[in-house]
Amino acid sequence: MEEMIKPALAPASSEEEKEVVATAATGERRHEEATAGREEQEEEEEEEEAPVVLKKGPWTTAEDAVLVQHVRQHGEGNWNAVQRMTGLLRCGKSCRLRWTNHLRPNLKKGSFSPDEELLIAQLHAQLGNKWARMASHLPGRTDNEIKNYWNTRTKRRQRAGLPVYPPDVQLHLAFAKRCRYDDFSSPLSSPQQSAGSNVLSMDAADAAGAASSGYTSARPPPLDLAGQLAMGSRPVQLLAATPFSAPSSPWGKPFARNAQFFQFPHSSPVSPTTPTGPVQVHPVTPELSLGYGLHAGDRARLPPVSPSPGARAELPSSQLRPSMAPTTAAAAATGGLVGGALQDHPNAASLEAMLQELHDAIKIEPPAPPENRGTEEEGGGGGGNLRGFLHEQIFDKLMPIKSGDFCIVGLHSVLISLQFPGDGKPEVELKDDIETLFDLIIPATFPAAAPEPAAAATAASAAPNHSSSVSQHSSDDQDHSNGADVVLDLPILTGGGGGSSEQDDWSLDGAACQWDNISGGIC
DNA sequence: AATGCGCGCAACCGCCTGCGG
DNA sequence: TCCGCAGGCGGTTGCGCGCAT
Repeated sequence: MEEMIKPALAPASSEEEKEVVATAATGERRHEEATAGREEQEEEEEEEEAPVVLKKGPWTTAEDAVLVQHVRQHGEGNWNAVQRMTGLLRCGKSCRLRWTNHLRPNLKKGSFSPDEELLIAQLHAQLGNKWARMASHLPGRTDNEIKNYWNTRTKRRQRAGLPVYPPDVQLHLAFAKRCRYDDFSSPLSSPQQSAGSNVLSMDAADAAGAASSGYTSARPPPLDLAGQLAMGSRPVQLLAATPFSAPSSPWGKPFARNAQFFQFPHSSPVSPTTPTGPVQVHPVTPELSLGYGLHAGDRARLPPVSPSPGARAELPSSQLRPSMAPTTAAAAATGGLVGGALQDHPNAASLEAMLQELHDAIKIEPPAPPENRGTEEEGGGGGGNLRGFLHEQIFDKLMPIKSGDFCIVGLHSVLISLQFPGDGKPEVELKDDIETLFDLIIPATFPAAAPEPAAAATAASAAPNHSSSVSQHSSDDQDHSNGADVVLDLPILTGGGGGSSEQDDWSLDGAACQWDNISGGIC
């Protein structure tokens, strides 16, 4: 048997091709001819009894021609009949695969465009290894092509220690994973909310697929980025239109700007001390730097977003939750109070970049507890673990309330007010007026002139309510030795000259911070 | 020039699903 | 309801090519 197959695997000679063509040409006449005579009939019986050895391996041009001719005459489908009708020594599966992957018209050949690559990443983040569904969003591309591309690319990036997804896609994943839509039943997330907005709704197939994957009607649909790409009637606004995904900016680029204020792995060392106050910045140790501001203890309940090396790269769609469009969700979360404020805001596009920074901001380690502060090390919350506490407050508390809109969460996290009362456990004050938040955030985080960290600290102490850096100020009856009222802001967003060479990719140097130049943004 | 290695790609394999008898 | 078949899908394999040594 093996000997019978092996010759077929060899590249077909011209004689072989002739044979295939001849066989195909006479294939449909075979049955009639077989009844011509007794001897021929016996031969035919022997032929029927003998198992047909189907050919494997690469297709020849002659075989292709036979298959194309057959499809032209009979259309697609009924692939098992191809072998019977044409005499082509290929199984139906092989014929179907050959046709769909190589022979059918309108196939797009060549490497993927940057837009397609980004779309694949985003689709994979949404769908997991649903190659066929992904292919349906990429006209002219086959599932096999996408699968091959993704697997090789993933392998390469994992080997290089780079994240599989672009940062903004990672962000969508990280936040979407934390959305507990099951607890969220606001009618504001109905599909009608998306009508007329920038968000394109899912097509019916995806909607059905999403439903079967665990999405409910109350959940916001995934963004139909593919639809935008396929439409072509207007500029595609992809999430990664931010500088993160610029060709010159590899996806895995650390958020270098933070190195001015915080010490991160792979970033140039900076002073681990903050301008003032008990909230000091500690180096993020590798085991704590899980990539998304998670405490190590969160690993159990929050699966990693990026596949770890050696692990299967698949992110089953059932594990993912779609992200709500920030602008739409922002309005929805406030019951329409905001109206178009968010999406119409001139700086709305830069919120994506803000969120990148927020991730790292949450990585801040709390100061060493003077007494019992920080006694709870696991669980990502409760005690003095600032990062874990923030995580719990933001992701477990805010997200369900605010319909999982990470933009809102991001904004909240900016203005979370931490207090350390006498028992050393932080209390949190959350600002939930989105409209006010937005009005506060934009001017606060995009200053015309970016202060230096030290200067920012000074300014912060002068304006404690919504300072532009990490600051400390005491309350009237507070014991300073045990706690402090800390307003966490985003010093990373106050810009300022850095000097790190890594900033060159998407530097915010300069007073204008180039925010206006950031395109794309929020879907 | 020979060899090894990695990568991209095409094709196959096994499983699952839908459908009709 | 069961069974067989066809088609679809995702995972895996193997080949050919280019490049580095």
